[in-house]
Amino acid sequence: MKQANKPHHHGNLREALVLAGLELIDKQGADALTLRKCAIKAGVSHAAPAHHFDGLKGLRAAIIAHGHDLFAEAMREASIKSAPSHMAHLDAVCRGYISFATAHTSLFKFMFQPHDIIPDDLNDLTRDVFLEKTNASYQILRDACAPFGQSKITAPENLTTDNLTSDNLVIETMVWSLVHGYAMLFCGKTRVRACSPDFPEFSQLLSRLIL
Amino acid sequence: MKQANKPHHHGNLREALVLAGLELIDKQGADALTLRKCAIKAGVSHAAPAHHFDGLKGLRAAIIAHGHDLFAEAMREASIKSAPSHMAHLDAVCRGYISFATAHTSLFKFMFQPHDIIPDDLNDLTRDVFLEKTNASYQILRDACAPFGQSKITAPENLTTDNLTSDNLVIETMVWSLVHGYAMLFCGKTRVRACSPDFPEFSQLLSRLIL
DNA sequence: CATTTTAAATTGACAGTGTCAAGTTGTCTG
DNA sequence: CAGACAACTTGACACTGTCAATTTAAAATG
Repeated sequence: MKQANKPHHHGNLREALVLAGLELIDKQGADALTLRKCAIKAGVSHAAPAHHFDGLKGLRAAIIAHGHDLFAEAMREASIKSAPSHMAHLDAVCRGYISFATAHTSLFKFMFQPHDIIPDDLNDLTRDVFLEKTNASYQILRDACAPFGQSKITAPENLTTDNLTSDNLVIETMVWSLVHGYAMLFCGKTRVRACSPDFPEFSQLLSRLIL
Repeated sequence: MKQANKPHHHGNLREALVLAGLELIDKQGADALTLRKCAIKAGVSHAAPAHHFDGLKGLRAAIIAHGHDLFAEAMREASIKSAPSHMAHLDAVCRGYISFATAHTSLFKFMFQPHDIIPDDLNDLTRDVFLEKTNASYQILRDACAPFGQSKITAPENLTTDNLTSDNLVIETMVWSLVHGYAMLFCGKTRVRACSPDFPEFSQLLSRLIL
């Protein structure tokens, strides 16, 4: 079985390949992500990456999972600095969302590109990490939205598995759509309108929602 | 010069290639879009498409432009059936936005994927059509948002080139972000939460905005 | 410690891709 | 009719993902 000590030739090739891929995406754009280029960067043969990740889609999934780690970190970091009010907290999380998309535009767009990744096609390790990391970052936003649902009388969690009223679902869908659309449309440098001096900050948009 | 009559061998290869590309995206997914497959579908040699569009990015730009035609049509069609109020009109345009994304998921995602298309790199015809069509479909949404800006005292258009108050900019940015994020996140079949029975319709979200 | 077994990684090949340079063919102009 | 020019073809190239077969190293077994 795979132990914690150096398992084989390379040591920890999985991580090396993911890091190589992240660097490629960041410095040369998403199109530069290639199994063979990652292999060269990690100093292994051209077919080694496919062996670890069951093909290109597996590598992409692993990179996206790692990206969600950074993404979640950006949101957490912004939120711990926020004022204690619920609104300030949600605003901070969204600013973390936006600032990640701005600082790591290539990676952000890569993460939310349609990759047709079907979890069932991934190998066990890759799938587990992928699902865990993606859910974890989404959960941060959901938690920040939760206080804005219709105030239930603190019922014991016997409603849904997520202890959500349907109003919660509306709120988080609205906030997520808004922040994600804003990030996708305006955080790339291509769209000129976002460079206008009076282009609205996201906080301005958020404050206009009925929460 | 290129006249309206049959210019050369094929007749109208540009359109044939774009149509072939649209069909590939629709039936086999965005990854199946290939210069060579389009060439085969159109019955020409493998290098003919690159000659017309200056490479793959040119073909993509032309397909995106054509996609925006269909996209704009979907929004227009929904809007003409709407009730006469401003709110009903905006809601209808957004429903057109969403229904296009739902009906043509592959194409929609392809259109809004980051393709790193730099208009200056396109040839004249492709660039002109690309800019015209993309702006045209955005304009439909902007027009539907316009009535919700702070009511200026009908000043003669001496403020900005677009005759927009900064409040207009906030409104349309908010609506566009919201509808785009919703479409991107939930109109693909991959995301399970959108299948929940009480998952909110977009109209429900729109009605929560302060307009 | 020696042997077997298993996982990790390599090698070589293949079809498919975008792109480029050069050549060919059809059409229009003067 | 002749030349010019655009549309298209041909052939080649480097690069890609994937696969089967093989080698190598680590671990398990005795």
